[in-house]
Amino acid sequence: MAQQPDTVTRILDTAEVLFAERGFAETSLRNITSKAKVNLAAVNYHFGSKKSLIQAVFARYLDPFTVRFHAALDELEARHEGGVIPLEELLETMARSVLEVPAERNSLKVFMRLLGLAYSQAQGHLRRYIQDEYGSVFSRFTELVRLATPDLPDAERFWRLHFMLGTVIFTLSGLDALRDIAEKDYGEHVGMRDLVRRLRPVVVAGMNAPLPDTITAQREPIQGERPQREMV
Amino acid sequence: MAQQPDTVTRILDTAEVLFAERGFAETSLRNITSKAKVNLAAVNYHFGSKKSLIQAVFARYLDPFTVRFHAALDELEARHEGGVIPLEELLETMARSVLEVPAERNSLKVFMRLLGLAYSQAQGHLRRYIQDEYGSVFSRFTELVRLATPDLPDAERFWRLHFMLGTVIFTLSGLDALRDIAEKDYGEHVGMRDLVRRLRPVVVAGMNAPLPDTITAQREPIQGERPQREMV
DNA sequence: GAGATATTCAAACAATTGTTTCCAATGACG
DNA sequence: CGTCATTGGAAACAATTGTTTGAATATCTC
Repeated sequence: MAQQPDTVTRILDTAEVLFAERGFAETSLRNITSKAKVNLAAVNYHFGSKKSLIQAVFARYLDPFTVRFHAALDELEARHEGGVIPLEELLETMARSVLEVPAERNSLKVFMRLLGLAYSQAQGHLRRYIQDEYGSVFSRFTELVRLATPDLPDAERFWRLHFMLGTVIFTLSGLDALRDIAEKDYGEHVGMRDLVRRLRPVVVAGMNAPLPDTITAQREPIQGERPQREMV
Repeated sequence: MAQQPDTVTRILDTAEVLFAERGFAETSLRNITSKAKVNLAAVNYHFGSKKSLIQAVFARYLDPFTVRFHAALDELEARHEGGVIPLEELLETMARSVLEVPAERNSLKVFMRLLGLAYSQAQGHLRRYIQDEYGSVFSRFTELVRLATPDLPDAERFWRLHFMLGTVIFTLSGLDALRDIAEKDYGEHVGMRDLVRRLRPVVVAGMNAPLPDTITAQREPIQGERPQREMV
């Protein structure tokens, strides 16, 4: 029996790879089931629908991540005994948690790519699902970041966190394409770990950047909210 | 009565909005043609295929952008008479060029979202198309950045440019969703112009961040704390 | 004007999609 | 052994996809 993984596992393993390579809409159930050597109906039988399969793929990463991250934050808070946790330690902890989860399956690349897809798929169910299911961990983290950066206005911190999120997700999710260019032009082979090392000082510097000029006198007329023209 | 725009224009106008909202694969030609009040066959007649339509949507933004950006760089180089152009001016010029293009059509949001989709759509024709068609402008820009940051190793600069690209594209392409949260939590209405103002110091600080620790897993995070070490 | 070209239109095309159906195989339990 | 619920498999389902067709109409050229 242990010769081959469970049918459910085989589906998930194959689906996450194909999703990461081609996106959700571009990956058909027949693509998945044929490559996983399972029957087509198995997906609907085990998961109910393609949507649920996608969510299951995410849950398999995010569930372990949240427990691990919560534990890491617990330990971090205990170590500082209610004191303020430095920003660098917070970022370091988050990075370590993210890196640890898929380590056993050697698929950090897949994980980041999935996150990137989830975010770019702004319209859909996925974003809501992730927000509802895993938003609390993020809230806890941002609250700690708030304590660590008391001089930063709330709104500014909010945006900078998302700037940094963009830096990481964008780069790591597009790693394959970028790596080809980098390797060709600079002869340097970059691994995921190497990229994370390069990211750290940039992220820290971005968070600690000086505040923007407060020349807010200029009201912006551009980018109004009304639709550009009624397409009758 | 103002006569309706050209069929081709109506298709492009509708297609770019729908693509930006739902992605390429999730937007059918029937979605586009019905909303644009155009016959279904019109797309294949005027553009040949859906792929070509997608490329045409991009070309309508990128063509004006490249000529404008080239002109801006020409002017910038002339002003410095062969001398080195400071990094901040380069970034400023790029930002201004990006902002100017869709200004007349009130659709910077759409433009950024399309760019984000193009990048997340790792597989395929779009990335190659953009690279082949508009890679030269980017090369010229990066070369100028190289001259502006002589102390940065080539590979490091390459990655940092993409880090910053991620920051901008990720944030601006997901602006709608983020803005809702920001407005609810901080009561602050953020416009595109406002975001760009916030982005600038972060991007500059990220580019000027201290170099990462050299290889071999060192646990010495002291270096990153003070971010504003100038490299130029 | 007539003729040629360009565009629009409704309909059909073939291919692919996610999902469901029905039946055989399996294995647990009395 | 017999019964029953669970699971796997091939085929069919209904819906949607991008694309093509051929005739009708508009637009332009001489």
